[in-house]
Amino acid sequence: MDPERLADASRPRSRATVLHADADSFFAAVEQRDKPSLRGRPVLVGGTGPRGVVSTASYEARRAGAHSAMAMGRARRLVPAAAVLFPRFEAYGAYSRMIMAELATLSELVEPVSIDEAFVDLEAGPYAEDPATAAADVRARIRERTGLAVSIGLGRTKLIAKLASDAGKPDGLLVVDPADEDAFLLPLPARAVPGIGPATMAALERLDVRTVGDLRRQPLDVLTMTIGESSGTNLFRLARGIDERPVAISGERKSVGSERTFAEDIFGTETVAAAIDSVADEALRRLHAHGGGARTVVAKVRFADFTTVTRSVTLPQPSAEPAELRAAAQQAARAAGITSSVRLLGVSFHNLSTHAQLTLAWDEDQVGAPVVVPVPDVPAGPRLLDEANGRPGLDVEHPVLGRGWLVHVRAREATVRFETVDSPPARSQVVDLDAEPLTLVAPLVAEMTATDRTD
DNA sequence: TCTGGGGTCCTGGTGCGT
DNA sequence: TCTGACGCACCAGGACCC
Repeated sequence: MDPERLADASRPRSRATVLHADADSFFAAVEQRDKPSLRGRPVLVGGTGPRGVVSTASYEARRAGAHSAMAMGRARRLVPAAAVLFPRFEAYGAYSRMIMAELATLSELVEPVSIDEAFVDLEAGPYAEDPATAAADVRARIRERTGLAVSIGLGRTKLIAKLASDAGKPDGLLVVDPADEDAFLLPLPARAVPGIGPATMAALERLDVRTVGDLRRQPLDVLTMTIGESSGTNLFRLARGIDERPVAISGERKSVGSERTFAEDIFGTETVAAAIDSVADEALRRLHAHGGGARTVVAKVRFADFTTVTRSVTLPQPSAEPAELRAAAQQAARAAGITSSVRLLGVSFHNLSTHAQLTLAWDEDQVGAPVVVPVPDVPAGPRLLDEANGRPGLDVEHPVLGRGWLVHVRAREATVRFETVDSPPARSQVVDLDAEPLTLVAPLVAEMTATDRTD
């Protein structure tokens, strides 16, 4: 890339050349795309167990009052007609890669924020002169390639671009010219500003702050005294439209982990120790996938009354050895002092290091090469569907009827809709698993991307 | 059926070496 | 030898985001 363009990209700019793209109700939209019978119907994606919460609600479900982070039980009562589906991250990842690939045609500077959201710096690409046309074109291409709606905001800063894409939802494109920035920004609710969550908003309400305009009227010292030095200074600047954060390709991961909320609270030293091992194994699998080791192991315990305690153990040097890390997780969990029922257990690894750093750490202090014992991955390949592994929404295949998705499975009877992304909507069919075994299969979308690349 | 799971960042407290 | 200031690492918890 032209170094002058790159340098320009980090300077305050006079044009709305920061683009923020955000897929609309992403998980639910992918499910409606892949499952024709769900199009136009309310869909809830999230935990389907007794303590599940909603990850994403389709717009049809939102109209009935359901939303993200709501207890799934409550969402079901609000929207009894909704299809409740277990998340299929493999499919979302495949769609996400297609969206990011289209965004990458606009500029070399693409910063993915999450699976369905990214910033693009158009100043670093060929479209700096006409950002609105570039945004409209990429939106159309994403729609054509994935069938998904993406809302796009354009602004002079990341803050404005993000707020603009939010304001444009659903399926919108909003350009906020620098001259119109205050007219756009000041009437917005303060809660819309990224970084203002429930706790900060409650503190700001005590200052009678409701809108960004109210926020701008607050003196710096009042904000820093109310919400702390860093957050106060940050909000003081954001309320004035000052946001110098550059669009940057994301850095290294800082931690990996896993946590599990139990369907019923667990109790007892041996039960808890076994559960810690199990959660630690999943965390180890992710650490192994990340590559390298960790020096700090954190155990997180949430008790039945929802109080949460974390305890950590820091090793003298980074380790990738499962036995050592598992033992550290057990030690940290014991330090949490579990004497009552446990609702959730988590294990995470921090102070991560690469294989190179690991080797260095061993070479310095020990003779001989490090012994890195790999954690076995979950067995790959097709698995036969049964009541234990069946989750509503997962992809299944029948030797004669072909591909479909699981509605539910009870004992040895599975209810399936045999439909795919480009088939007509299908009715539910009941399959006797003893007579006609079904296979759990990977989402078909992976094949769509392969096809996509060839044309 | 109240309250998931993956993360990042910040803050305040504490302990330690200089 | 003691003491205070300072910087730093570490720890635990909270807030926030998607």
